[in-house]
Amino acid sequence: MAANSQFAMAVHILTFLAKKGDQNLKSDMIAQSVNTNPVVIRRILGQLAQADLVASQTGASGGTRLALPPEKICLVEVYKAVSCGEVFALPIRQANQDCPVGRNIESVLCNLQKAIDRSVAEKLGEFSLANVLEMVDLEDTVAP
Amino acid sequence: MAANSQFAMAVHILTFLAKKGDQNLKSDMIAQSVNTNPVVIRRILGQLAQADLVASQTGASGGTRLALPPEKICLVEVYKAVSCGEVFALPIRQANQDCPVGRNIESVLCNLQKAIDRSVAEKLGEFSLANVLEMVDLEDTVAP
DNA sequence: GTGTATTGTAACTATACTTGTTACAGTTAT
DNA sequence: ATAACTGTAACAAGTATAGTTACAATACAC
Repeated sequence: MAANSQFAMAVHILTFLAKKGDQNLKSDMIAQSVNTNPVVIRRILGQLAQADLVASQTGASGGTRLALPPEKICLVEVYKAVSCGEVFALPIRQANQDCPVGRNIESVLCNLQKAIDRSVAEKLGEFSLANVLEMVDLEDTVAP
Repeated sequence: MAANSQFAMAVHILTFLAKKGDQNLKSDMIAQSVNTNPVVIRRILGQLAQADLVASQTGASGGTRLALPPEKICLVEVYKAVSCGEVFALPIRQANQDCPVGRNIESVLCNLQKAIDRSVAEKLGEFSLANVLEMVDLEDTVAP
């Protein structure tokens, strides 16, 4: 399938919201920065709103803003908000339960999966949205 | 898409090979343990062979065996052998280059992606195939 | 040498997920 | 009232995976 880029888009969206500060931004404006359709943006904003990372307002002069200051928004939360969150998948079909390997490999793989997911979460935990904003601004000053 | 389970299948396959020791195993037998088609197994074995983790022989009484002892096979190598290897994808469409955020977010996300991938690789580096085999055997002894 | 078993690989199908798009009901400022 | 938004459903298009069939190439066994 097309690879899932929702986390990347979510970070882009949040960075954009952080940069523009305390105003209701329209999905249309955000879509222009991300270069996609406003509905795609609103879908991701919906997930971020459920995680209480952003707040939206309907109606005229509505829009979306951050629900927390950028320092308080951690990339783990963003990742959890948009992703199903497994680095590798387990096979759909059940392995052969009459085989000593097939019978037991699944739980071992499942534990391994959890260990990997934890280490991804830990690494993402090191970054806040404020950090991302800093990095973006830095890129802009040193750009070619 | 169907989520990519090649890494999980690869670990299963290698564990099976390790368990059966120094003999040429047919893709047919392995397929029975994994509960899939032999061609699916051969496709994965092909990738593992390219990474020099297994060795195959064509012809009658051919098959596949480990190219290294289980202690020397690390799960990072397996992951690299079968996976394209990114935890999250970057958007396909290029962001708006006229926007300060769109112009710079891509390289920031790309660096973040690399950091995450490194931490996954580090965690996988902690496990060898021998470890997996131990865990599978342990599961079998304490099974309900 | 002939026959048989097995890998390697191409080609195709079915399925499923993601993105993009249109459409529209519901909501709120002015 | 009107206009400008969000939220969301529905659908199309693109693409990746897994499964399957088929077959050429290869190597052992006799």
